[in-house]
Amino acid sequence: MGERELSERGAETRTLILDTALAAFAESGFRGTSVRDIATRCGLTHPALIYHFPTKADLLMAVLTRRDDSEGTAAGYDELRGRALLDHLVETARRNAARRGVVELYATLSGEATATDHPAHAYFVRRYASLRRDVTRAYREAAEAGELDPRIVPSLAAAQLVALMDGLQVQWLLDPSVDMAETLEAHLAAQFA
Amino acid sequence: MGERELSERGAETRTLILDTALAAFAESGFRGTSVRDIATRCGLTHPALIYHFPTKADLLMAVLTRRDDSEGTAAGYDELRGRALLDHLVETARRNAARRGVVELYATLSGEATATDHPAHAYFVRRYASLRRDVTRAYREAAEAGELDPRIVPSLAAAQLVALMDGLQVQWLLDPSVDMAETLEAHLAAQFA
DNA sequence: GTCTATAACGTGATAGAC
DNA sequence: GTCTATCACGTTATAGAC
Repeated sequence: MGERELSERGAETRTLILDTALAAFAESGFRGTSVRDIATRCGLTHPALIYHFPTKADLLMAVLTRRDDSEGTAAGYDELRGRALLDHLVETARRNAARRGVVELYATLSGEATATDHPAHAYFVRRYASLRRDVTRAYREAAEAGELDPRIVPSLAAAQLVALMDGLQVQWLLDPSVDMAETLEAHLAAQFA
Repeated sequence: MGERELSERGAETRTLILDTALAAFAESGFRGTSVRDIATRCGLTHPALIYHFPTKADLLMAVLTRRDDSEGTAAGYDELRGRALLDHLVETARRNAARRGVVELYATLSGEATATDHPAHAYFVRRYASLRRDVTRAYREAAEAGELDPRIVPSLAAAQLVALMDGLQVQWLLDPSVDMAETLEAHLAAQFA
């Protein structure tokens, strides 16, 4: 016992905090959430939480980077090429309809982080740039494979697909009868006709 | 003098407050903005502002409904049919690239208002429902006129176009090299091929 | 119609005990 | 690793003078 168990308990607490923070930021955004509220939901006091994450901004960034890691390692996203990657995004949308918290997190924060002084501003600038880069490449690969309508411009199509995913998330959150995956699929189907 | 001038001055103050509040809510969202800050920017104390708009939520709703009124009456939006309405939306996107404040306002608030307890939640639910209704009708009219690719489903295309506009606004705010109007136009061009 | 003063509370963060 | 106690400040809103 001793060190081993202690650090394991610390890791468990960290995980609990990150899960709880994700839900809170998702519901009320970064600015609308208080450290105290997250701590209470964890059964902690707020200085106890601050011990693990020195500032509220640190906590937010930890939530975001942890999600990126789990998303990246999970599905072998990096190995997908061409239309397979685009289909994977539709599949992600379908899966997300059962994970409201994650959708709320990005929908709420991406709007908030539009402000240049927001702690996650740089993160979202990078995120969209790399998303558009990956999707542009996928469209280009599909075009080279002769699968794509030749009038489609890959870089524009990438910005469109990313925008579509984001916009549909907001509409779905406000009205669950909006079907994100179906609507995305119809968009892709038209481009690959 | 007297009543006439008094009420005119009151109306001027109200207008100044609404303009300033729009800019503030756009920059920092509803939750990130304080009534004090808006009042100071107007050269007022915060109780003076509260005299005109009893609560912060009232002020937000006044900002939103005023924008709806001026948008609605301005361009004769209601009289547009079919593709003309869709083109008008592209034109609005083009105009909005010169009005960052308005774009920020809706991009920030639509994410925030995803939370059911947000003061503008009901407003955005209504807004998207009526937007989709109008755009669905425009697609249907274009289809009846034989202008539209027959594989396009009006209701899905409407959700797509609205989502596209929203998502592109976020991307543009984070990276001004994203061209909202051009990207929207490419989307429409493909549907009307 | 607008002000000063203040109430009542919530905020992120720190110091130091245990 | 977590606590209590506290700081310094910001929040919306109200009371009452002018």
